[in-house]
Amino acid sequence: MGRVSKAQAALNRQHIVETASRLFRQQGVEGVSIADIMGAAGLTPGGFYKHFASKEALVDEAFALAFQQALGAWDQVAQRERSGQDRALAALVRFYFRPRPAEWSCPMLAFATCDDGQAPQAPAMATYRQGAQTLLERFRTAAQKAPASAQGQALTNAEVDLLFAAMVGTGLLARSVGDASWIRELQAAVLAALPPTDRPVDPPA
Amino acid sequence: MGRVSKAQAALNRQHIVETASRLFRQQGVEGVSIADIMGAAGLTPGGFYKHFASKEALVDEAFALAFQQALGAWDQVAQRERSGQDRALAALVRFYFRPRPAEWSCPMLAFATCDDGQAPQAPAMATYRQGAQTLLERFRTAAQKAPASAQGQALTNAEVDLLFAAMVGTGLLARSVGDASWIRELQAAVLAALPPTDRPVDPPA
DNA sequence: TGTACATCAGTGAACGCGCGTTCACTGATGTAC
DNA sequence: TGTACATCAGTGAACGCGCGTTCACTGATGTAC
Repeated sequence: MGRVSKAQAALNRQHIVETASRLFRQQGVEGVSIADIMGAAGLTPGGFYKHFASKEALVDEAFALAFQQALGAWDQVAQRERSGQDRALAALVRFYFRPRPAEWSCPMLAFATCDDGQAPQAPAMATYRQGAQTLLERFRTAAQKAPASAQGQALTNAEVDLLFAAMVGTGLLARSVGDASWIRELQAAVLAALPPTDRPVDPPA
Repeated sequence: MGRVSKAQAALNRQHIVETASRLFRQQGVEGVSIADIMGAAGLTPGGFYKHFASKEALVDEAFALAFQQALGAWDQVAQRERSGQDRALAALVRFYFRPRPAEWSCPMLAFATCDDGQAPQAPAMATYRQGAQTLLERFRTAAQKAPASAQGQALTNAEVDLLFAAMVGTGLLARSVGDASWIRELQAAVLAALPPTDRPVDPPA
């Protein structure tokens, strides 16, 4: 209690954004109260407005962090595959399909139109647009890193975009439906659309 | 006021479900109150529980109706294209991408994981799973109606599934982002993946 | 370095407000005779 | 077919409740001297 050092306050603020980013992805923006967030961050609700002007402002920062984290994860996955192997795209798609707790689900899926009716021009929606576009651009970049490999022909721009859209669509349905057999069929169909060299070595488990 | 005929009561009930189905797609389940729905249906909030046990029960019926309407629209679009023309799939995709008010957006997109955190085993989620699976099956059926046409080779099952996933993914991003240039690029990429005979005659406007 | 004081991150109770739901009531509908 | 009465769809106010937000207060931090 009482005042806290500026360094500690900055850490607390960061912790609030990180906690909110996870809880929003897990339960939706409307499903999480400020008291929930502050409690999960080890604080009391009253202090919230020392850091943020409103819940909406936190939502925007939480969205931005989630997209930033997703982008970082994509880069890490794409670069873990050595450039000589031309498998960046396959690694990305397999990473995207790997089951994970809801709090780490893709922000393109978790934050899609949650605020649709209430605030079409909200800053959080602009953050979503920007974040989604950046993820698409990163996906395209990963595809260009594997241009014309040994036996596989390169993907056209349209084929890369098709792959991206199918990955997102499959992810959306998987998140809502869980693992049904037809979900696994969709995932297999996306993996099968990768160029031969880019396809995973082990069959999709 | 006062009692109303059984026929009128049944009409009112149906009207409540239809209204809720549209409002839920437009503003989300949490964004619409029972008073909103009853008011939009020309009734007062108190009468709601003469028809439904809870809001959750209405959500389930509204989801089911939305999926049923979507299925009906798909069938109508697919059959409007004469079977000899082998264009059912292209008509479906173009119909899916056609801009429409949020209240008529695809239930797979509008109802995805809205109830994620709060009720994973809710009946509405089972309705979602069932509805989405049925739409996929209908999409596959439309694809098989155009087997091996004049100059176009037939799509494999995996290619049909890829197309479905990409259509849904593009629809999701379009719904959240609006019409940005990269959204139109995704749409064009999906249309370009249709077999040549199935591709639209006029360039996608 | 010490002392005195202003600052402000964090506390916890309180505020309106809108939500889902309940309830006593109304009066036309449906039914029994 | 008429009459008397029970039924129940619809009304509108009220109920707890949890939400986002506010506020007086606390006390360690940061600063001025």
